[in-house]
Amino acid sequence: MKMENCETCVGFDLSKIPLSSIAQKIMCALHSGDLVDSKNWGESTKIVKPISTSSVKDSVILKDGKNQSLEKKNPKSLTGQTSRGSTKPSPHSSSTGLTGQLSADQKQKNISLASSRCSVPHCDQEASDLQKMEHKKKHFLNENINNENKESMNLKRKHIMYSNSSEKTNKYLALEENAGEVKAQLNSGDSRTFKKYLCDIRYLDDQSKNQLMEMLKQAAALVVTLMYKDGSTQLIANQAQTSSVKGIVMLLKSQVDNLETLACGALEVGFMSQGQCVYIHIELSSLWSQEQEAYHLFARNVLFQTLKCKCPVICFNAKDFVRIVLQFFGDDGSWKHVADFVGLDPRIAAWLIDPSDGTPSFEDLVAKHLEKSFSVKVSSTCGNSSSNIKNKNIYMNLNTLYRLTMDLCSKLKVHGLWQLFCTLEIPLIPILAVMENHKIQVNKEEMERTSTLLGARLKELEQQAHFIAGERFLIMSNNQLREILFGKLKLHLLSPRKSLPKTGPQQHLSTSEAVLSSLQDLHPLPKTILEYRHIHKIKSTFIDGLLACMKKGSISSKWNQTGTVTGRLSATHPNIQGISKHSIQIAKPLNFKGKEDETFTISPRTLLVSSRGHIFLAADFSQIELRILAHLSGDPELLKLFQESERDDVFSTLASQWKDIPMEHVTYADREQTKKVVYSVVYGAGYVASIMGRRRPLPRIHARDQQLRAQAERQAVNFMVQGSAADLCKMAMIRIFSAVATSPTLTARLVAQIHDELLFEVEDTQVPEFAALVRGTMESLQRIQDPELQLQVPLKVSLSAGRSWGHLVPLQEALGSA
DNA sequence: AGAATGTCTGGCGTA
DNA sequence: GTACGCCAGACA
Repeated sequence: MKMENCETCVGFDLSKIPLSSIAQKIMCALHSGDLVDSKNWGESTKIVKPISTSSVKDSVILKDGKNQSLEKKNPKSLTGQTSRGSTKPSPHSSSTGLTGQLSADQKQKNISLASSRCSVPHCDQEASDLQKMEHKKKHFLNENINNENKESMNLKRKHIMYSNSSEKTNKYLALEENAGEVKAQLNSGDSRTFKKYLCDIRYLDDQSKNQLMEMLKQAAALVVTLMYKDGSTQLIANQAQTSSVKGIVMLLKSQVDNLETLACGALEVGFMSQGQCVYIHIELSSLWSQEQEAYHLFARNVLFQTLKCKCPVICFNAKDFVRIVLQFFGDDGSWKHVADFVGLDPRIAAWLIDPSDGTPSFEDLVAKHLEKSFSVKVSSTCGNSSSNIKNKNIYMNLNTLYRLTMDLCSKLKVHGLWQLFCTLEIPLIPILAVMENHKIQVNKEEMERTSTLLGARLKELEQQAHFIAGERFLIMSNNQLREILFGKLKLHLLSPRKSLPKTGPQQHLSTSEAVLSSLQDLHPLPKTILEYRHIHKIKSTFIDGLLACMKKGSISSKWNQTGTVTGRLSATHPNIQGISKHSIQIAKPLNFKGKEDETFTISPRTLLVSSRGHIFLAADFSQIELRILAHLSGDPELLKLFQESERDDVFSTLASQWKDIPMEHVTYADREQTKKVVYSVVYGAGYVASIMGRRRPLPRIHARDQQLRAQAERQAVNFMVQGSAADLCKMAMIRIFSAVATSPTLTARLVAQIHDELLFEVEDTQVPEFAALVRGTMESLQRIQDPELQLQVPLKVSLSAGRSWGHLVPLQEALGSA
């Protein structure tokens, strides 16, 4: 195949161009591929079943209620994903399904996946288990809370429980009855015992403190939320999250409600073991008395126990919880304690089920996933409601949160997303929390110098543009620019291209980069505008934007786990994933010191530097998306490419083949061009969706509408490839992080993830050791967790290191010079 | 009436 | 080719 065929494609409508032979094979393979998901993606290359596109599409689109057909397709593979109808008692313990699946992996490596501790109640809870639980609870309550009312309530609950299956009409009554009762008894008594909705642990006596620690150890589930200074919590979508955290509210569940009854929808607040609710104040006061120190120690203990406890911790934005707790602990390496923290986050669960659902609030999720009888209690403005009402609301909301999360967990199982949730998304939570707490140092002086330099250059360019245009105008305004280019200068009439692209509802002529570059031979203005825009982008986003995000000379991004439909991470404030990789050259502004025609080189990444005694280490999955495509499509030519030319760069090899020139004559431009062609083929190609079980709801497309259909198919391919790459990158983060957390010596920190690149900050002395760990871990991901999930293609990792992010050199060089 | 604010869009950086 | 975030201008 020759390159010429493709060269002409770029920049034109690819769908109309005949595809190259490789592209055709890719398409063919993709079109014939079965639905790829967690269960059979390993097999997809072995058996390529011809399947009509419409039937595949249908099964992708199916959602709630209709997913039985999906299950039917893979009946044997649903380990740990019990269908909701099953009531057969299981002899196994609650977490059998999951741990069973992972045991092979755990034996193989000493890397612990948090999932081993993910002991969420199973659908198939045995009846006897239930009774045991009930007994345990009774015992527990008797022992710890010596209260007649509690006992009678307990009996009442029991009664409701035994009768509820036959008399569902009781449930509202039960709710009312019980709520009243709880209120009555929780309100009586003084603040030093666990009798209020919210018990402030600052005022506990020693005995109660011990009691609390005991309860923590024995709790079946913990439900937590952060409380802000204005009294709002994570559960109430308050306006801007401006106020800072003052404490943590924690509901201790002594008994786990079983999912079987949850699934029936027969469970109400009244039936559940309500649990004890405590408030942990964590705002550090400036005054430091002895009492405070004692309290601080106790709070630390409580929180430490929370992180370490064997039961799941349910939290609406679990990452923020972990981050806050770590901050309270102080940053003394305590992050190692959170490596196997299991936080059940309903937002993440809901996102896995429907990734297109942006960033729902707690209230949204409750409305979407729970029956109408549940509502989020929003306390009216702070002053109006008594603290007791507010506390009651928080108490109720935590119970609702618990219900919601349990519900979503069972939905995850039904959708076949449970394993993905447990092995990938949950262990990622503490990792992201630690990343958010990590600060990246910024060269502030250089940053400010650059800012003024760019500002001066922009001013020059603006004046130049005004001069060329013959009038003053707002250079950033596309409307004004359009008026000058096409109204005044009438450049569109001189353009060699027949029709320029239009934009907007009024079909205005576009002033995009493509248009301006095509016009730059006709008039000097477009070129000036282009340069202005480029520099302005760099200055406003990467220099000034970064400066605005800085706190005490450093930045740390906020990482969003649920922000994308493909499963990738996204970052904000600043978006470290989007910081320019390439440097720009600018002409020296006239009134700047230095030689006349001097140019400055500006590279935003260079301004991020490693801290003292540390070095950045970047680990990059080479061409991971193309490799995944090769694996998924099973295309022999692509597979061969990776297996044979393992040592060489794939794009260069392809360029060499296509252009029929020797490897050593392939230029950077050749390589970039090849890359562009390859990815336009990859994403413009065929079909299919999902990999490790990740799904994306696709719109139903009329078979006749070729254009929409093609669009949907491209989205599907993109989803599959990007999603799979995201899965692998997340897995890499998790494994490396747990290796570091369990290592007695390694202290390396994960700083950022730029999709297929991981950026670490490593102590100078640990670089070789850590680099070996990273390479080994990442390349071993070829075998994901069981033999069935084995990539047909080797994974390649390239390592580079340096003191600034902009100046990374291959690891060998970095070690040599150091 | 003019100022301030929120939402949308075009354009462009990353992968 | 898609999918992100951010900025500035336009407009309600």
